[in-house]
Amino acid sequence: MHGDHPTLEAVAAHAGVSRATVSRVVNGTAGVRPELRERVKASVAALGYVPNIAARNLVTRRTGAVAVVIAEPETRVFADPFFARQLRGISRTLAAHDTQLLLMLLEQRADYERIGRYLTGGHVDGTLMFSLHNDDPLPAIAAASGLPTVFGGRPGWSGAERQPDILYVDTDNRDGARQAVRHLLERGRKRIAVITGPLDQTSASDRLDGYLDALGAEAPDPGLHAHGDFTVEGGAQAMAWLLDRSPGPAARPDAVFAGNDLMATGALRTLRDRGLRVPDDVAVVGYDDLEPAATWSEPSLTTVRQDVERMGELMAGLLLQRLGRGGASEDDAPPAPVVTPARLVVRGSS
Amino acid sequence: MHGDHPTLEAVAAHAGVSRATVSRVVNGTAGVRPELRERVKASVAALGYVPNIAARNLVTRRTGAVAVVIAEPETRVFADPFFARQLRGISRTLAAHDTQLLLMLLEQRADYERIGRYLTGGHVDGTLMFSLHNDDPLPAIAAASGLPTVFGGRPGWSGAERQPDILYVDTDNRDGARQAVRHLLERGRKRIAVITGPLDQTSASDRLDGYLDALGAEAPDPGLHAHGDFTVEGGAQAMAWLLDRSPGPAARPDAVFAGNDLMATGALRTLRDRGLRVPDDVAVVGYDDLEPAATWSEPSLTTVRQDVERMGELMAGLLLQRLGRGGASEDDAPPAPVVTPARLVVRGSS
DNA sequence: GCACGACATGAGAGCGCTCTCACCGTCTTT
DNA sequence: AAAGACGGTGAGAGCGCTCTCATGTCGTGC
Repeated sequence: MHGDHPTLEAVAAHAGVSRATVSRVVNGTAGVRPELRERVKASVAALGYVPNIAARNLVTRRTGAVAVVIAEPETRVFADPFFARQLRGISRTLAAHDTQLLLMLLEQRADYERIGRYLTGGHVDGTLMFSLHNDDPLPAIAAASGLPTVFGGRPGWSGAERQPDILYVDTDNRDGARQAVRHLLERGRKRIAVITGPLDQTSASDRLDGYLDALGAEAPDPGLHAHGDFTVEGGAQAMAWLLDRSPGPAARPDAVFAGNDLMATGALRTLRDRGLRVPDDVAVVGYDDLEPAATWSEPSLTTVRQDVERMGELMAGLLLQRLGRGGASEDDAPPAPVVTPARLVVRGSS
Repeated sequence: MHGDHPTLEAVAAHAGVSRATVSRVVNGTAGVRPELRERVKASVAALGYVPNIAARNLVTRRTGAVAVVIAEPETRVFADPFFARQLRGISRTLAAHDTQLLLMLLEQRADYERIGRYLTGGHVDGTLMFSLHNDDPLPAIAAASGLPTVFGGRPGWSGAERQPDILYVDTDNRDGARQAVRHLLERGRKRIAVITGPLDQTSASDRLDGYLDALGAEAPDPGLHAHGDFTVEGGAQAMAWLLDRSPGPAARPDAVFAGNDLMATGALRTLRDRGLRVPDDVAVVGYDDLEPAATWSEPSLTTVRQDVERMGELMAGLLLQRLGRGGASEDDAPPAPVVTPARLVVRGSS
């Protein structure tokens, strides 16, 4: 298939040293005379030697690979470059530490079982998981595998319970929502509605909490509280529901905070269909700063941005740290969950 | 790290047979008495045995893994779920054949070198590559690695030249473009402009060719031929250029075929800014059927759809076939490039 | 009834690497 | 000047698996 692969042995012979010495040089272990080290390096280059990872893994019991598990990719991966960006951050960080990225996309129930077996089989050193729902079996699978795991987004409590030292990277959804709603208050909006995502996802419930935080003591009118499902269509319907519930213009919400940009896009559509002007009649704020939704829309969307790529980097970093390959800060504080800041981006819709 | 991993040896002892027999059972090799086979299987289950792939790979010289290499992901991966969908198709097919998916995203020049070394190192059995530009070094790297490779999209000739039996999966861009432009002709449009993508990508040049095909003998006015870069901004500028070049309403194009939906979105924006109505004044057709661009836009976009997920499946299938793990059609025709059909989707913009 | 082939099983070598441990030469210490 | 300490190097034992080959055990044909 592929050409001749020189072995350690061959390099050793070429350099006139032992296998052990070549191994030390290749792995950067200290304790080889500089002179010898150079000679070995020259031989490695001359022969085009590349270590056989299978052999290495066999003895070290490490694979140098981590699995990235993404559950139910149909849900978000499509209209949303979220995972793609996160993957970029992850890929970059892992590559910098010579760690391979094994991608596993779970689509069906049967896939979960496969993954469980795979992880337990010790084919990877750790996992990065994106589990979207609170009742997702992924945290349990991760726990059962015994592999160090970092989650993208704070997992629901059912998983957290079993794994007290659970590691995750999340964005500060609550604060982001707070910023969004405060912004609407500052703009003088009085009746601020919310369109939530599925509340069995922490991102959705945290954003709702932030909305409630900002509104403070004033118990919000339940008529201003609509449920969506993080899709455009769901946002459109939720907006329609909100408008239908208000008898007259006075009761109508003068602002809407949507749990994500997709739903905000749907809300914009409904408002346009009903002949309402944005932001004059109703201000709209989204969440995610999803390029297609936020900047291509008319008007462009005020929304909350999170540094998704950075979150990917942090996830990988956290995992590498736990694997003991964390770079400089080896003996620093033990790895802990990270929450990254969110930032309001004001555009035309508010 | 993870619990006890029973070895083949342990299973053999438990079942009272030799290592070789257990190996045969585990790998489904013929020639074991059914009775023994069952006994071994029971022991495997009882001990929770999972083969150590490192050890297996070491002797078989196969890794059971395939690298998916995506070059310059910043370009498209962001606003475009293209790769995410293709990955889904790939992942599904590979999983069905117990093959792992190693994802490598290339961002910098240095990454290419890293990948080259990695592939040459024999860490994977084959590669799936997405190389976007004709002068991309990826085909050369693939050739140098000697690994079976399947490309996503037809690579430019410079790579194809060196590898005569090159394998790829592409969509029929030329025919898709032909359909789009014929549709505009059928709608009675007379001055049909084109906004091309970067012509060093076969997808862009093929689409231009399709446009020219449909227009036939009538040499198109060079003033109707604008260059874009597959981005929204580029499309907006190209549209502006087209409008600026036409002295009066009579000379103005009455239709635009954009090389992708992103550019079509940009074109829509420019038309709106100039006070032109779509499709009344100018009809617009895009390409890709990118959900955010095509269905969320106002008006929704007539565009050309390709089954991206299916393309991913086909790519993986082709590679597995070449690796001799192709399922049923082992001894059928040798694997060959596949071109999948494109289909016009008519919506509001034309 | 005996040679032979077909089939099932086990013994054992070895894949390429890491890592422990023994060795050796050089330097310090008493 | 002898004894120890120490850093550099090599020898060799495996890691868990597959696969070839030898061995054993039948069934078949003459």
